[in-house]
Amino acid sequence: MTRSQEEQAFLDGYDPSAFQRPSVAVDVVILTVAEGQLWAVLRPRDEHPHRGLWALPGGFVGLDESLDDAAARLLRAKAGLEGVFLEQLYTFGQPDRDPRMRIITVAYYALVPAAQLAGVNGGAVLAPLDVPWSGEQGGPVVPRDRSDEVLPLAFDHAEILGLAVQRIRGKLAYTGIGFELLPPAFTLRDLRLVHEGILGEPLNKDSFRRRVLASGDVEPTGDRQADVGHRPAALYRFTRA
Amino acid sequence: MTRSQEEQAFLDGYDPSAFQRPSVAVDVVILTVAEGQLWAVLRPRDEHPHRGLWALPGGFVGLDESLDDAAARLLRAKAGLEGVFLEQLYTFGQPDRDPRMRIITVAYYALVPAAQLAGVNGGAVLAPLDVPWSGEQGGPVVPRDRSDEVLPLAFDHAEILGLAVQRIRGKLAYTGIGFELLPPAFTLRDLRLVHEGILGEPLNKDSFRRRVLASGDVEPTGDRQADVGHRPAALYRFTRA
DNA sequence: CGACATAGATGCGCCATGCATATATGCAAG
DNA sequence: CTTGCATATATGCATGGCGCATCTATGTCG
Repeated sequence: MTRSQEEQAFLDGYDPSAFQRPSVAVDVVILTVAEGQLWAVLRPRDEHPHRGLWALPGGFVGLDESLDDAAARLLRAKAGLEGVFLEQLYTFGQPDRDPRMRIITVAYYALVPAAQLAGVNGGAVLAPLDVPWSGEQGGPVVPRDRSDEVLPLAFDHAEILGLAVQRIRGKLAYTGIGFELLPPAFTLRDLRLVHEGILGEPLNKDSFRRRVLASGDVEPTGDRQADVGHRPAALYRFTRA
Repeated sequence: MTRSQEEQAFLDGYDPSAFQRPSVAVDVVILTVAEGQLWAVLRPRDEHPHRGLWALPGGFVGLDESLDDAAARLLRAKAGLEGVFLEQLYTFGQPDRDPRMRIITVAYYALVPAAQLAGVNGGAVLAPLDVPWSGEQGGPVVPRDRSDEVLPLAFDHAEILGLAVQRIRGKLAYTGIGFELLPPAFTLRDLRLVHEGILGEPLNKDSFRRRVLASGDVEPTGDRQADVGHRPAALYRFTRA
């Protein structure tokens, strides 16, 4: 695109400090499925505000990085994750959502196979999610600890978690996001358990099998399970098309 | 929520000007369906940058208003619209998307019955959209004028338009957004033409009729069309449930 | 060898949809 | 008044996806 001399002169004289501005942050909902349910990565807040409560990994957006880059950077810095599914979710901008000042946060969600989250540390925990609604109704979602106690969340992070669950439930049927939560080779049972964990309800085993095989989304690797106490299932891979 | 004295002291001493910040704007994609296709409201840019190109109605977010409020304010100020469907679309934050400075824009989309957009003025135009892809594939979308010439768009607004079209195509099947583009009373034919205009492809007339009537989303008003040169169709209203 | 657990295949019935056909109802031309 | 036209509205049939039940296959373990 060629730019006129006049437009260039305008840009040279532009004063970017003329207006007050909000801060812009990125928060990342890191999700996985294990034991038939959804889990999310949370970090304890060790500073004010909301010290002692739990929060999504997040941070401010650098002036020279895109929002996607900021989310990927935080995912790496706060959870050691790289190369995983990462997509923008929604932008939260209520003026009073942070007591310090006006902070607009662009929420992202990441989908990670459970095996890759085995070693979350640095104070972060993997907490099972309690989704108190069915289907795509929506609403806040709260995490619990091992003894089923609610982990209180900072800011509006329960709404963000809820929207993330609503979004992946909706996209599950017509996209390949289910495969983002599985290793490269998986059984049709693994895939079904991931879907059931996301949807929060059981699926018909045979219909699921037929539908997946007919979709063309998977192809057999040729291998089978090993070391299981029953007939080993065939392994499949996702055919990205 | 009760806040500790210590936390309050922290907040009192917090300096919100410690970091550099991007500017945050809101752009609104105002869509309607008429003559079997999608149309969008565009305004000519009469200032730099991109003077002479066409842009979505937009503006900066005030420090004390929510993002939703900012979008509603701009919708009223730039197009005179109130009480219409308005929903957040996506947030665009490439560092170089505006040559002046770092501007992150939260895009919204509004759906308006064609009759309410008859009097768009103040320089704004209603332009038919050329969607060069089918289904929910996605990609840029460009507007044209009456003589089918492409209206060149400023910034990344062709991507924003494209994402808006992709979004409403996706939500058409499982939400009531189709009704947002119709007056309170409409025929099943009107509804089908709206769906066809959004999807960019013809639909089976009888299946559509059966599906809509079975969905419970509409109920007859009891009235019929008047002044048409053929058998008048029954009028229906949307039953918000 | 036989029990057990899960994988995987097959058949049946239901229901949504595409498609074709038949009938109904308003207006306009003659 | 009659006829044609355009669209609305109803009905029947074939197809395909899915829930569900049943049957068979194949690994481990005692």
